[in-house]
Amino acid sequence: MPSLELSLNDLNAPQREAVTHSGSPLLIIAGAGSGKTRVLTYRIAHLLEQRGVRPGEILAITFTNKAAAEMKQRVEGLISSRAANAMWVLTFHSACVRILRREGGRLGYPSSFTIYDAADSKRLMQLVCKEMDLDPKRFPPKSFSAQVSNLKNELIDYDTFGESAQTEQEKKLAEAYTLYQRRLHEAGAMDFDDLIMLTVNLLEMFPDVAEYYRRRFRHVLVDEYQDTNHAQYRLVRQLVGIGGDTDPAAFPPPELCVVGDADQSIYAFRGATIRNILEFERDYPEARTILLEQNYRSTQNILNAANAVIQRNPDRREKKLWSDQGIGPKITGYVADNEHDEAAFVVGEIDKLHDEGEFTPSQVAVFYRTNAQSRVFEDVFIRTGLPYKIVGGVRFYERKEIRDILAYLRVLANPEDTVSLRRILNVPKRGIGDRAEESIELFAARERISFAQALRRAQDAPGIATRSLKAIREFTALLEELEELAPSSSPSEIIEAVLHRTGYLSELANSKDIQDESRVENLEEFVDVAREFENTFSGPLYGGEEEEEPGAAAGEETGPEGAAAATGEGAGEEAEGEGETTPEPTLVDFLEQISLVADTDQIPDADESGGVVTLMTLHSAKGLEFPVVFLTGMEDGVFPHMRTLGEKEELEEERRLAYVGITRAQQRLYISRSAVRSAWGTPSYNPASRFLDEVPKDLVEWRRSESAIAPSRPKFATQSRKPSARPSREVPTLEVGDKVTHDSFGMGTVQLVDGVGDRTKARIDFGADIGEKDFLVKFAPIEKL
DNA sequence: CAGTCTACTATTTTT
DNA sequence: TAGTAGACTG
Repeated sequence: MPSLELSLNDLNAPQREAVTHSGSPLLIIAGAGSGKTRVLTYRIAHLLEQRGVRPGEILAITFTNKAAAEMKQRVEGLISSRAANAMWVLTFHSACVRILRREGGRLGYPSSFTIYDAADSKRLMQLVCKEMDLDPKRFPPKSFSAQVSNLKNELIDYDTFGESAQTEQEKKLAEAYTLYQRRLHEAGAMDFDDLIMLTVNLLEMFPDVAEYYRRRFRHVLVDEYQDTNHAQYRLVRQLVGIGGDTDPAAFPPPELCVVGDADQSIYAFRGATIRNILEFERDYPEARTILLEQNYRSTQNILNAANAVIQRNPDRREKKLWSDQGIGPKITGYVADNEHDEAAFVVGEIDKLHDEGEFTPSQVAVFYRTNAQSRVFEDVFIRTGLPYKIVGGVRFYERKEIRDILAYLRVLANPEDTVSLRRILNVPKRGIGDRAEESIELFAARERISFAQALRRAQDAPGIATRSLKAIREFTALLEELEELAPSSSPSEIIEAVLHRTGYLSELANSKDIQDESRVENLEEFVDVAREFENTFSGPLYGGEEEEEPGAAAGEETGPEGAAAATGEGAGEEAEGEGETTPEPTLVDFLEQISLVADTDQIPDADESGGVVTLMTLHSAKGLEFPVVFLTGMEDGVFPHMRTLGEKEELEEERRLAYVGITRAQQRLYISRSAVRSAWGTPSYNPASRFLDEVPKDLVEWRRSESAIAPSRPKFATQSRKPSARPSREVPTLEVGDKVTHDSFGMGTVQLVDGVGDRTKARIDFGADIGEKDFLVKFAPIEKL
C-alpha cells in the first residue's frame, strides 16, 4: 500500500484539513484551480487507508462522466484498482439508474426501462399536445416540455401542480404533464429528470430502500455541488438520511462531503440553485466549511482579472484567489473591425506563439459564448491550415441516422417504447403515412391498448387503407424477425441486422444526396462504437459489483427486498459482476451507455505532438485548463448575451461565466471583441462588453484598442448599403411608458426596454385583447407618438 | 403517400 | 444565414 502519510505532504494546510476531516458534514469551497479533484481523490484514499472504510461504502457523485472517470482513475493511482472498482463513482444520473434498475419495480417500471433524452421527451410532449388538440401557437409543446422539466427539477408532481393551477395556461400544462407522465409510464420509459425525481420519490416512499442505501454508503461525496438542482439536493439529503422520513436514530448517518464554488455556477438556466451551496451550513448545522483559495493554475495577473470581475457580483462569499506562480505577462486585448478580422488575429497569434517556440497549438483554446460563433473561426482556421477541433456542436448521437437506428434498438429492447416505435414506423419509407399512423393511434386510444399492441391488431383499426395494412404487416413481421435474433446477438450484430434487413442502408446507398454518404460513414462508425463497447465491457452500469466482502459488513446488510435479503444480500447473484464470469453486454447495457454517456469525441489529448487548437463554448470549458486562452466576442449583446441584459440574476450568471473563462488560462490570456458582427445575415454593431470594463486597466495591454470603422461607441447601424427588406426609417428611441402605434396591433404602451444598439428590444402592451408582445425595435413597424 | 416549398425562429445544455 | 417543421401539391 502506498503511504498516504507521505503524500499528505503534497497538500497545503486547508487541503490537508479537507482530506482528513471527519465526524460531520463537510463543505469544501474550492476556488478555480485550487486542487479540488486532488482533494477529493486524496480524501477517498484517506478514508480507505486510514479510516478503515471499505470501497463498497463509498459513493462519489459527479455531474459528468468525464469527471467520474477522472476521479476513478486518480483514485486508482493511489490505491489498488480492484478496490476502486467496488466504489460507486458515478454521475447523478447513472447512480439513479443503478438504483432504479433494482428498485424501479416498486414504482411500476420494468427494470429494462428506456431512458428518453431531451429530444425524445420533446417528441412525446408533441404527441401529447396533439392528442389534447392544443393550438401549438398558444400552447407550444416545446415550452411545455421545458416547463415540465423545471417542475420535475423542483420535485413538483402533476397532481400538486394541477391543484394550484390558476390560469388556462397552467391548467393545460397540468393536463399535459399528467398525460405526458402517463404515456412515459406506459412506454416503460423515464426522461432525464425522472431519473432523479423518481429516485427521490422511491427513497421517500420506501423507507426500507432508503435505509438500505444509507447503511451501505457510509460516505457520500458530491462534486460541483453548486450545480445541483432542488431534486438533486433532496436526493443527497435522502442518501445521508437527514430531512428524510425515516428514523435517523437507528444508526449514525452517512458522512457527507460536498465540493463546489458558487462563483462557477453557470447552469442556473437548467435549474441549478446556488442556494444549495450558500445554505449548506444551515441545511447541515454541524457542518464544517473549508475554503481553498490558493490557485495552482494561473498567473497572478490572470487571477487579479478574474477576482476583479467576479467581485461585481453582489451577495457572494468573499474569496480571493492567489497564486505563487508569479505575476506573469499582461493580458492582451484586441479590438477587431469584424468577426473575420477577430478570427484572423487569433490565428495570427497562435502562429506567432508556435513559431517562437512558446506554445504548441494543443496548448491553446478559443472560447466563445455561443456555438454559432465557431463558424468564422472554422473558416479562418481551414483557410490558414491551422489544425483545430471543435468541442460540442452537433453531437454524434444526435445525428438523424444514428437516432433512427437507435430507435430500432430501443424498440427491440422495449417494444412498448412508443416514441421510438413511431419514429421508425415509416423509416425507411415503407408506405405507412400520417393517415395510417393516425388511425392506429385512434384505435389504440379507443381500445385502451398501447400503440404497439394496436399496430399488431391493425386489421381491426377502423378506416385503415388496405395498402397501409399490408405495409404495417410487413413492418411488424420485420420487427418480429429482428426480435427473434436479438436475444442471441451482440449489440453490434443487432445494429448490422437492422441496417441491412430494414433496407435503411440500401436507401442511403441509392441516394444521390452527398450528405447521405457521410451518413453511411457515421453508421459504420456506430457499428464500431458498439464493437468497442463489447470489447471494453466490464459489467453492467447497474447492479453489478456490490459488496466485495459481504461478511465483513458492519452490521448485517438488510436488503431492501425484505425476505430475499435475509438470505444474504451481496453474496448472491449480484456479486458476479467482477472476476470469474465475464458478463455478456446486453442491448440494454449498450443503450444505457449511449443515453447516459455523452460524446466519445471530446477534448483532444493535450500531449499529442503539436496537436490541435481546441474551440469551444464557455460552458464546455468549465473544469478544463489551457496554457493559452482566447476569450472572444467580448461584446455587450454577445457576451453578456443579449437575452440576459434585462435580468439581474442572469447577468450575474454571465459574469460567473466570464470568471470561469478567465480562470481557465494558465499563462497567457487574450481578450478580444469585434466592432461589427453579422448575426443572422444582418450586421450589428456592438459596444464593448461590460466585463471588459470590469478588468482593471493596468492588467491589459491593448494591441489594438479601437476599431477603424467605428471610432467611438456607435449608436445605431449606419444602415447597410444594400436596401434591406424594410425601407429605411427612423428607429425610435423608446423608454418605458412611451405610447406607440404598431402597424397591425395599433396603440400600445412600452413596458420594458432591453438590449443594445440594433438589438434593442421592447415589450409593448396593446391592451387586453392582444396583450404584451416583444419586438426588436429596429425591425418592428412601430412609431412613437 | 411522398416530395417540395414556405414560413418561422434563432443562448448556454454536464445527463 | 441556415436549419427545421408544417402546409401544399402532384
